[in-house]
Amino acid sequence: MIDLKQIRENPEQVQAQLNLRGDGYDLQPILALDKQQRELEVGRSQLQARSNEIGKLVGQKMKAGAKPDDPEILALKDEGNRIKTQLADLEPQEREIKAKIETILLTLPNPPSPTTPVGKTEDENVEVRRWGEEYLPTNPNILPHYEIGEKLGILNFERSVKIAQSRFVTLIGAGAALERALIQFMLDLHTQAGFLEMLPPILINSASLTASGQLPKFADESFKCDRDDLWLTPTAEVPITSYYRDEILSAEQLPIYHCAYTPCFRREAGSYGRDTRGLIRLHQFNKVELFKFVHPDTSFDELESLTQQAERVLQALKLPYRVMALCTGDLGFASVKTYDLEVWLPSQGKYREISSCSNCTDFQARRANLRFKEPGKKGTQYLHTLNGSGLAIGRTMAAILENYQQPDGTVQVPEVLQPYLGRPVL
RNA sequence: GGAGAGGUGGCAGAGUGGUCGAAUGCGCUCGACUUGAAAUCGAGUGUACCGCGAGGUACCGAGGGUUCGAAUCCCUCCCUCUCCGCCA
Repeated sequence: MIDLKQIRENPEQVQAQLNLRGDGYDLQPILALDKQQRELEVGRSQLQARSNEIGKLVGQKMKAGAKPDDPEILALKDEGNRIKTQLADLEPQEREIKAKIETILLTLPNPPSPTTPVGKTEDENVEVRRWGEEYLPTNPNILPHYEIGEKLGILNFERSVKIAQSRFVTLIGAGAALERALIQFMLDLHTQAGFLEMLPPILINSASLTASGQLPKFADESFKCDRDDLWLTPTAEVPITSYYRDEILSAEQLPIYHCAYTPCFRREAGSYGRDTRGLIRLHQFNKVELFKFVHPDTSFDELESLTQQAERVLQALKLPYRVMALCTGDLGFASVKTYDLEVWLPSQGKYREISSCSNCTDFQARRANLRFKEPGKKGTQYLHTLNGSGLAIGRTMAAILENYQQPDGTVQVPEVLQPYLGRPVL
């Protein structure tokens, strides 16, 4: 959520930043409502002050022995009643305007950082660096991961339709073991780097989804449990953010680093034609997530190191990738700056997103009412949150099945995974 | 699913209509004492919004009602805990 004060004080600047994301963001309505609200508030609080005064006066006089039907008391009661009528008129007006402001605020995205490249679509994302070109496979006849996977009998899409729907997969034998090995390997790597592991609930309530930005605008993207105020989590980012929701942390606790494995569930509404085959776009997938709660002064440095931490997974697996700085038009709702890691997928002849690392500054913290206090300093501040995949497991498996494919139709197991899997070849 | 208890400040815990934003204890901050620390003593210590400021307003789970006045009374909802049943 954008700070309303920020909008009030620098409307042109905020508007210009939002325009970099695309058209359709107009601050005029919210500015007008804010002005109205503040005018109403002045009048209302003056009336309330008088009402409080009357309450106290009556109390004092009664205690001093005045009778309930004393003319003075009756006059005060009468004035109190008149104020009550006026307030009954003003209060709903103000409440309604406040609710409108809140509704609009919740649908405005985080204004991009000046360091985010300007652009309209993903075509204008900027490549920052590339790694591992020496590991690009030389085998000319690489099968798509879903074909080699089905050949090896380690995954099955067709039967998964019977269990659920399209866009679901069942992993079998070495496939299931590889998924598990990847999760274990990634968590080990991150916990060794100081990220404290969590295993949060994956059914989450609306307040949690609102805090991290999925609600109210992106309700269509998540699965909802009809009878309860519970949703299937689209990413561990959501439960981790809300783990500390409505808390005031102390500055010494920062930074807090967490990692978490969770299944993730996404409806993928509006992407019907895309990636219909394989492990790339499923309704349910596994992911190891990285998350940081940090002091505002450090969040951009923390984004660099967070991205590097995600890169370490690809480096350890010797999978070629590139780092892309997302442009303003492609940026996620809550983020001011995002690096995507894209892994090489030989069957498609291109790099595909496997991790997204974002600095959400105070945007989620404000929605989550998540603050910290610096000793000696007055008041509280919103902290900054960052999240990144470290990594999406299914897409990692796809990359391994393709990049490690051998001419004889087997797939080598990356060296670092062999101890986890107990075999060198699939 | 059945029965009961309860939601108050960083925490514990009083408060059942009036000067209560809220006793007391713990914690924390500053000061005194001490070579230093502990102990002790003294002072302070919620958040948000409006206002240049003085100051004002709101908040005792949420919403509504009664009243001149509600943490306190009434209604609705939410959540937590305990016991029983069922269950991985």
